[in-house]
Amino acid sequence: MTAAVPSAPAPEPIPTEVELADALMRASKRMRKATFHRLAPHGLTPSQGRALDTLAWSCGRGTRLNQLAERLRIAPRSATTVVDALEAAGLVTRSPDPDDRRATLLHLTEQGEAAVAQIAAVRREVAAEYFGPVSSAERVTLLRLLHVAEEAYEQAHPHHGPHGHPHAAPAAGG
Amino acid sequence: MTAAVPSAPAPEPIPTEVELADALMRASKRMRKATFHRLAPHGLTPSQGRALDTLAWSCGRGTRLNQLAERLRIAPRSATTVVDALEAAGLVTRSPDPDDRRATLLHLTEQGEAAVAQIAAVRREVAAEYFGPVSSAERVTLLRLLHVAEEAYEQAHPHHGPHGHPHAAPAAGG
DNA sequence: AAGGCATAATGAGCTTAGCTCTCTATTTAT
DNA sequence: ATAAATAGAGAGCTAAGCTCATTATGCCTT
Repeated sequence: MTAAVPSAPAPEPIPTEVELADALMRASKRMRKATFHRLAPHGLTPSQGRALDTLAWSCGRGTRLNQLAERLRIAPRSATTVVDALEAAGLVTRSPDPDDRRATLLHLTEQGEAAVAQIAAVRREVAAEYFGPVSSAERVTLLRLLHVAEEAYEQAHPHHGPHGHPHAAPAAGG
Repeated sequence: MTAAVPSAPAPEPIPTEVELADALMRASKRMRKATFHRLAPHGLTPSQGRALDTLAWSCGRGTRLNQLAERLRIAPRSATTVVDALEAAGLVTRSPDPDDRRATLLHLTEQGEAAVAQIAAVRREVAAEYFGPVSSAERVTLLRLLHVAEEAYEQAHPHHGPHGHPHAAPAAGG
């Protein structure tokens, strides 16, 4: 299926990896920007939105700041900052974890849950503007491809924590 | 959710637009990060790398800062900052445009051209780690899908300049 | 039980990458 | 000639992330 396909009317020139990367990053940047602008009227940043969203799908017992950071793939310290803003806005509360007094549990407030709904709407809106005209079959393909790429990347990199260690942990064979 | 599909061997659950957006943004962020770390030893940031790269493919007569900004899809002022760094690093030079004394023309220095080669290598490296295992056919598909999405977005938005005007230009029908 | 290391969160401070608003030269159009 | 537009840059801001150091706990070993 690769090589030249004589019957094909459009001999697609087989994009390089870099072209794919560029297209992907361009798309991403635009979506980020769009999200930013649409979230702004709600007094939220995309980062806060993501955090809120993450908190929403496991708020039964509360989420550790720790876990939040891990899920957002950011450093714990960065999560602290995000949560600070969210708390200041009255969207989440911090409470001490009874099981581990070092930890704080994060909970959505009622306002927070309301915000989550709004954020979800915005994200759906933006995503729909991008992927609306992509058919169901294509969506499946696209997501699969993205997953393939992601896994490839993760295999190429032995998982270098959220801190961004580029080439750490040389010894200590696991 | 979604109805059961008894006949399908792999009942792919048809990803939502938001899932696609998330996957895409996650991938993008990681590539950006990887690029950042790999460019750092060269004393460059991804942003500078992109600028350098852009300058490379039209340095015959020099590029206006103006145009650079447009191609990078950033505000002219932002381009100024990037170019400042590049100039300080001795990778580009600013020279007055003889045709328009307001404008400055940017040129790559020899060092700059050398850097471009290195940057290209890094970008290829990172992109390859992501898209290496994606077959040629899939690449074509992926890029096409990305283009579809991008065009959809551009149609949804009447092109709101590099300044990020979210909902500007109401009148003045084209 | 006490000491020492690991872990959770945070304080302080930095970087990247973008933005706006304002200002000065200049060009262009009236 | 003067008014408006344009190119670039100065000043200053935001968002989102990072590291390093610090504090309070928890846990494990002696």
